[in-house]
Amino acid sequence: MIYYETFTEVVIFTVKKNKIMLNSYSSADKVLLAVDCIIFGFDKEGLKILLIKRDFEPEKGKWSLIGGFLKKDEKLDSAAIRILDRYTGIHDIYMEQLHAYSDIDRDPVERTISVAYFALINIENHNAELIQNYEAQWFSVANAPKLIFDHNSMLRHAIRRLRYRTSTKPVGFELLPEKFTMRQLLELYEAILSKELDKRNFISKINSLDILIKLDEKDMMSSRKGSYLYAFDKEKYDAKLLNDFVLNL
Amino acid sequence: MIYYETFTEVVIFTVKKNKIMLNSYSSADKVLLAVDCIIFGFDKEGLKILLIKRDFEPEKGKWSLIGGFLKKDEKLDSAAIRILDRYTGIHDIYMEQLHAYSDIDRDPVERTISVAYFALINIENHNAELIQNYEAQWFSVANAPKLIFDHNSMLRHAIRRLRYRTSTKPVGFELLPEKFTMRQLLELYEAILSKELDKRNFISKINSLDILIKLDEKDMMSSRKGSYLYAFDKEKYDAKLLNDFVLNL
DNA sequence: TATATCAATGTAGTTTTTACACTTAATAAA
DNA sequence: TTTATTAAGTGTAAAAACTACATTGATATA
Repeated sequence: MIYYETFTEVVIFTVKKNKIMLNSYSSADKVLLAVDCIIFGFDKEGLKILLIKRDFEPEKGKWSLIGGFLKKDEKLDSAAIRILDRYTGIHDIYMEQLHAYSDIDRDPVERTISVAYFALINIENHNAELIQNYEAQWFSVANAPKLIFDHNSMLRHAIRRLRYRTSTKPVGFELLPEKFTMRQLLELYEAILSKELDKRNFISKINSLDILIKLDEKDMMSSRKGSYLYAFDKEKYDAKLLNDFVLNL
Repeated sequence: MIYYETFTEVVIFTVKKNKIMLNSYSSADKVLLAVDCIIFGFDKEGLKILLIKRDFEPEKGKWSLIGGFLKKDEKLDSAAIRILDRYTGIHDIYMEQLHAYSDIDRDPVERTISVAYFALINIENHNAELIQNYEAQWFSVANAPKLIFDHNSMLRHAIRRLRYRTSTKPVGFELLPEKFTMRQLLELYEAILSKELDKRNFISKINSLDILIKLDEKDMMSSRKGSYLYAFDKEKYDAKLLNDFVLNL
């Protein structure tokens, strides 16, 4: 076993059959790596996030993002998927890495770096199981409670990213049921961007993307006349992505 | 010392004076956390990145981003600043966290998660010391060499982010000397976006931002007529940032 | 059958973006 | 000193995108 100080780091290596084998980066510190998920949902009341009540000290009883630790042989994306599944039973949804948070004392228990992910799920599809099986609860994004550690900061970043994503990806469709009305879509975008949008302009911009299928079916819940249901055309969207997607609302 | 399995994680805690003190998250794995820097520069030849030749196995002799390991009591931003300073002697420059890379075998020596940062520096200001004191070397972004590990992928992401940043921040000014001509600025943006821009439209868009100071001085190097030098007005820019910056080129 | 409610739809005015070419200033060469 | 050369500097018209805005249509309920 030989120590060798390079310009970069001290490394430990052995020589086997004339081949140098590095065994570790000896001088480097190892740290805990957490993954926290900002899970957005949408229903008729607006844009929501899913939180859990922390059940141990410190900060017991406070609201928290859903999180967990990265395992040794797991990549971050997989950890985020695993953690979300464990708390919600949900998988196969849109997730995106947000940012790594590393303030020294962000977690008072132990030095922990956290990589935040945000996810988009559709509440109606999952709500029943979620509330029954897990201690998670939906909160309106607009008046989210005080969260532990730096989770409020993560949430703010996630909202900013989500707003930006609306112009880049058809994120809206991730948050809605498979069939939805134009009004629902409009209200979703209004909730995300937290501004009012002109209905006619919105519809023509959405239509100009050419990624919606107008169904023959109507939703008769919302009005006497009934409003047509739409579905998202994944194929057209995938084709479109190649030439970049831009949507200015 | 008591073990307690919560819904989230196994934790270890002690009870002191009726207060529960958590000591660690026992079940979680610790990992090495690296920071890699994509350092962009610009000169008359175009957009460049700074690379170093790795001087130990594996991948000895291959080109690599500048990187290092996070220390125990250091946050990621600080590590990025430290590492950049160590390799280039440069500090006080624009840096931004890019993404965390965590493929299991991305570093064959040992499991390492890397958080990539990108930085913008102005070559002319720093080149001499940089080349003399360190083994770093500038490469044209357009034909960068094959890099170790997943560094090419980091570079691709960084370029994408840099392109987006042009519409959000006046990144250009970070890459130019204090005084610069409109032509230099134009060529920089052309290099970043890798597309041709119309000179007159570019100038009027830049001017409409109202963050440039036209100096009385001319650069006589580039032409017989000479071209006016400009400087970046940080104060106006800072004021402007409050109402969001948008620049569509 | 009258009324109330929300869905659906098009256009004109304004702003923004694009495409495009000639004149000017300074210097070097004749 | 005249002429030639080179890149700098400048404006406008056409096209495209965006905004603001109001009436009619379908149906359930009174």
